[in-house]
Amino acid sequence: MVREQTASMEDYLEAIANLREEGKAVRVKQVSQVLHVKMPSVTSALKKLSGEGLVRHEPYGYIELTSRGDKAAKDVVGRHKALSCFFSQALDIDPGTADEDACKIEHVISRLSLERLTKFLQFTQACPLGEANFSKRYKYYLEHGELPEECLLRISKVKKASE
Amino acid sequence: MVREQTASMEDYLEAIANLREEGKAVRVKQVSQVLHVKMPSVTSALKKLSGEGLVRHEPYGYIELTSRGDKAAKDVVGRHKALSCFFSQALDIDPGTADEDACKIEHVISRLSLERLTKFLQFTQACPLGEANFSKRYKYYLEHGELPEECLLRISKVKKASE
DNA sequence: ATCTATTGTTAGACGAGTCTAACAATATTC
DNA sequence: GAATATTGTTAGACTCGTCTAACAATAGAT
Repeated sequence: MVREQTASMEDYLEAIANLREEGKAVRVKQVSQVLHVKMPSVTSALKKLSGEGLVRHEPYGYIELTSRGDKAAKDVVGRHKALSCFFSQALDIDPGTADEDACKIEHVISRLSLERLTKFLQFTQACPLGEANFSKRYKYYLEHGELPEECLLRISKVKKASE
Repeated sequence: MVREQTASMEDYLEAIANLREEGKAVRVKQVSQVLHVKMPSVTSALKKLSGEGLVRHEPYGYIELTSRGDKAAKDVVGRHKALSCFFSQALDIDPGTADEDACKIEHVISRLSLERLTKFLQFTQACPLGEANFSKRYKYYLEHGELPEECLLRISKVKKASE
């Protein structure tokens, strides 16, 4: 799937999908609040997205995604979640920052890198060695700025264990 | 340090610094080629950056960074390198894609996330357990889509070793 | 030294996305 | 159900960064 929307338009699609998901009324006002833009910007974006068949919106009415719009939105949301997860879980970054960064990076990262980030996270969570030890060691390193003792002490034992 | 330049202007600073670094003549033409823009775009950007005291450029002459410009450029270049390293080394992504992604993400990532990414990389490289085993296991997982046997087999032994 | 090729600049158009101001429709309240 | 508040739209200005076209300066070649 080629990226065919600008960062801004992706933001609008994402915001609409998220409001929808949360069961909130999807209206110009809400979208404008979520994205921190003024209402005319939303109207204008909706006009554009309607023209491309991604959004349905009759004047003064609710906002809906078409099936194509929904697909595009899900794609963005998926990227966002993957990134946000990676930052907060793998790198131990606070959810706020993780989310902010995901918001920006989701528009520019390549499919490949995103996939690898995701796999990386899956791996650390699935692999007991990673889960139990790697993350813990990494966090020790973060806090103390140097390797945990076990990292050096255990190397010989682990090597034996794998023989 | 607050991010005070747009993505575009950061790209210009970075390109100038890189050309400089490579010992190439830093001229409008070179910059335009590196950034895949036309020459008038470069002239216009230089005008802006000169106005802000980041660049020195007399018409038809060579382009130089002021000390402030150099500082700003080094900052961007540093972000770029950190990201590119992370993608290629930690996630095993080809250098081309790693570089492309770094080019985009460098403009939007937070200081915190960048620092964590860097620390993460340092950690995997410094920690023999990470270096010797983690990366290898991760790459196995990438190729085969499932955990390497040792990941499951070794867990009991490693647990004993850490006691 | 002149002629030509290359490089660089200026001027101005354009697209994307935002904003403000003014107006219009819908909702709310009394 | 009229007055008011809220929400939404239109029109048009503005910024940013790009482009093309036309012109100007410098460099290179004969």
